[in-house]
Amino acid sequence: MKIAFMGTPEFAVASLKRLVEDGHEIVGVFTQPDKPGNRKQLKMPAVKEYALSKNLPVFQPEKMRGEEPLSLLRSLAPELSVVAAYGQILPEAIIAVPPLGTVNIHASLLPKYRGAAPINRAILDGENETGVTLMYIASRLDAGDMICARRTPILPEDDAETLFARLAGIGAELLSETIPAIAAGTAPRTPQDETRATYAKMLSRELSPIDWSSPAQRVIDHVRGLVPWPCASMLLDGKTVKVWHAERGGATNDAPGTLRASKRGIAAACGDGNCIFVTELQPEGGKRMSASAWLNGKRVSAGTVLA
RNA sequence: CGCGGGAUAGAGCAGUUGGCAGCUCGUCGGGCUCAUAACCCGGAGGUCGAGGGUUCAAGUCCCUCUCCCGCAA
Repeated sequence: MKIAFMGTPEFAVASLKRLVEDGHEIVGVFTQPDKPGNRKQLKMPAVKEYALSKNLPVFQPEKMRGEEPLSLLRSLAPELSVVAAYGQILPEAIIAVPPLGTVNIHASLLPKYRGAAPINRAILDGENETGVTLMYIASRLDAGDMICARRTPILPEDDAETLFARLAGIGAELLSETIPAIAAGTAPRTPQDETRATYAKMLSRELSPIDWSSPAQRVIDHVRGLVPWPCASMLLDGKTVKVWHAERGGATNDAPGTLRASKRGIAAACGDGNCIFVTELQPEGGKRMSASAWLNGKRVSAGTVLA
């Protein structure tokens, strides 16, 4: 089948890859323009990198609105458009181009967690289940009719990175399995229950600081929900320290925010009388490292209290 | 020319006004212990990121370069 693909980050690559492996003809890959990455260098989206490696035609319009992208897409004559974390709202005209429609792979169980950061938000909220929904695109954000969905548990040891990877795989699978029905016109269309819709707002750096008055589990969810960006953080000696990984500890009498060095990592007291062990962190200007390595150089005096 | 931090033993760091290169962990050997991720004693391990300059003497001061990281998402 002739398919146009629109996607940008790593999450979308699994689906594009699957389409290629299934033998579909990818008539065009639309992805966001290269953005400044670290220190001046332009960084290309993960999807572009993959597309180039397969010699697929790549297009990076600034906007999908306007005549130019529209006539471009028409000239490619896709039968179906597949969207996965593209990063732009698509105009009606673009959505209407392929005769079989425009479908979207969204990393949540819609109508919950519509929007930009469904995976992270699900973890932050302490959910124990999420999934992927395949849907037809409507003009309103993630509000289109659903075709099918697949659930997966959020395991205690999951963080946003592992969950991203798993959901990307599930999304690719779901897409691959459902395309025949879409082609045959037998794919179901289930409207979303608007009354149960929730939104997953985009992440920002302001979310980083850890609130030590929260219960231990909530702090853990905060840490694992924000990797690899913006990451949970704590302020130590006036310096921001990113927390990459933390584990549950036992009860403590220390006041919330109190730190102690220990074999398992840096024990930090939380608001509910329990503590967590920070096991992996990254100091300002430094590399990501294990807590034990960090403790070798910067000794934390027992009882340091964080804000 | 976007702003800033960094590169010193396998890892993480310290190194004052230039004057014998150090600390913690790990590692190796020995000891102690019913036992240990514990404790004690001892050892190995460094072209101080690269190149040039100043100096009797440079990890340290000056110039150039490379690489890493954070912010700007």
